[in-house]
Amino acid sequence: MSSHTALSRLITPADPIQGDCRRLDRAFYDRPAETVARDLLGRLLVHDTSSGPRIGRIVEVEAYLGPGDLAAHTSRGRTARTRAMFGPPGHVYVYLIYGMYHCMNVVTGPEGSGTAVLLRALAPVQGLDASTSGPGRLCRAMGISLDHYGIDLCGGTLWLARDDAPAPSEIAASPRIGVDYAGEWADKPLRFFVPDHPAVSRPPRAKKKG
DNA sequence: CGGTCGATGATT
DNA sequence: ATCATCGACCGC
Repeated sequence: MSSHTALSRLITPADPIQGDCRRLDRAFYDRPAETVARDLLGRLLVHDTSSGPRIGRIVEVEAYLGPGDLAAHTSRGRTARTRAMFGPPGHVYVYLIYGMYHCMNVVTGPEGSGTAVLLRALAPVQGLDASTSGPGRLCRAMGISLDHYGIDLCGGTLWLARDDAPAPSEIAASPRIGVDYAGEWADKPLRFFVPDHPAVSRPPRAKKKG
């Protein structure tokens, strides 16, 4: 029937749309957030929507390292909002920011670790009309909202996949964006991106060091 | 540099 | 239950 059935074949090898394209499994996510973050660059984010498939290639991410990381939402303990981020790996943690934008994270590490990777920018691959640079625009273009809170990326209509494209030849790192309140954690190089890629969101300004 | 509004944590 | 505060952002 719908595109759903056809696109579900992306979970199998030798997909016609993107070559050898396969859904990432639980083990991929069950690793430290920083490791997953780097490994996510170049992977595909796929959303099989009622209006057709939307696919983008990840070019910018940020790692959030759990309750000890003062920039992470889990640093203030378990709340209704952070329940999914404390949950098992391979699930989605979405939150609403500034009352208007959504941000999508993939939960990493063992259950209870409270670690995740924020998806910040995609290179459009298929079905994407609007900008996918920046976490809010990424979710808007991909059709991701709180409806996706807590869903499993290892089954269903939203997932991450590998294909036969080569991994990025180089990975750049910088401090994370918008976490100046996080003390020394604000300076840690936990933002990863493909250098000079046009879809990478440009940091507002280089941070001045005293 | 300010809009915009739900979630949060403190408080009743 | 209610309230004041504050954003893991965006567009000017």
